Amino acid sequence: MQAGGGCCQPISEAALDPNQAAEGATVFKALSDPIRLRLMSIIASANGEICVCDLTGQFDVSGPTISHHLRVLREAGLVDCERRGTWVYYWPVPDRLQWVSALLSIPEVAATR
Amino acid sequence: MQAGGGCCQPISEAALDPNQAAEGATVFKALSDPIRLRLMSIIASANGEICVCDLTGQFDVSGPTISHHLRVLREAGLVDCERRGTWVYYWPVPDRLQWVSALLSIPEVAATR
DNA sequence: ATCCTGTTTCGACAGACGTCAAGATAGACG
DNA sequence: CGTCTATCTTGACGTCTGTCGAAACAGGAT
Repeated sequence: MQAGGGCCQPISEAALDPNQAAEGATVFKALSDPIRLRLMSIIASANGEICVCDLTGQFDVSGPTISHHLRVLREAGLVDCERRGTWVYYWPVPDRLQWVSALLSIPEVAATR
Repeated sequence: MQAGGGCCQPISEAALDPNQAAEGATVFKALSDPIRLRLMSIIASANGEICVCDLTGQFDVSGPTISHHLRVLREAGLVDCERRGTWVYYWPVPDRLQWVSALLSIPEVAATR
């Protein structure tokens, strides 16, 4: 998929062009809501995958709202899901997480100069 | 662990509590706009600091809009600034960048399981 | 087939956000 | 002092976003 593709230079090494910035911004936007960030962390720290039914109970908002937030995370490429029988399971997309993390990382050379 | 401070566990290791999620979300929100993310990358990749006058020319929006975006980055703790004579200079706050990056990082143990 | 539970989509509304024009502030230079 | 340039603040406007209730959909159970 690569949208932003595989590896990348951290922003402390090279400025982003408008296209890269737009792509990165959509991912950060997906993480910019407290409920979504918490959803993301619960999914990422789950062992492999987690059922939606185990997510809704942990928040004070309605089911449709959780579903909406999950969709935003999905469209940002941060999670993926599958329906199995009655339940829907979500899991993290490590490549995507790592890509964003790398974007913000500070190489040692830069950190010490 | 302080709000921005120091070290933190990546979300792939432990789910965030609502307070941590709120704090992280504000930083991600600051990075969720293409112009702000590009501003951040220009400032982060500058050698030390950069003058506002060198930023405004690179964008198609008005001066006040750039100023507004810079304020958002500043209030998120991602950059800091100082006026020296006629010009205002901005520089990145590496600790803050590294904190967000660490939040999203995936430890090798987790990446391979 | 009919019901029931879990999940997503739809429609609507309040509040937040990005943008600009116009005015305000800070400092340099006469 | 007054004026000029660079930057920030204010106020207003249209758009986007988070939220909900209601309705639609998927699949298991009866």
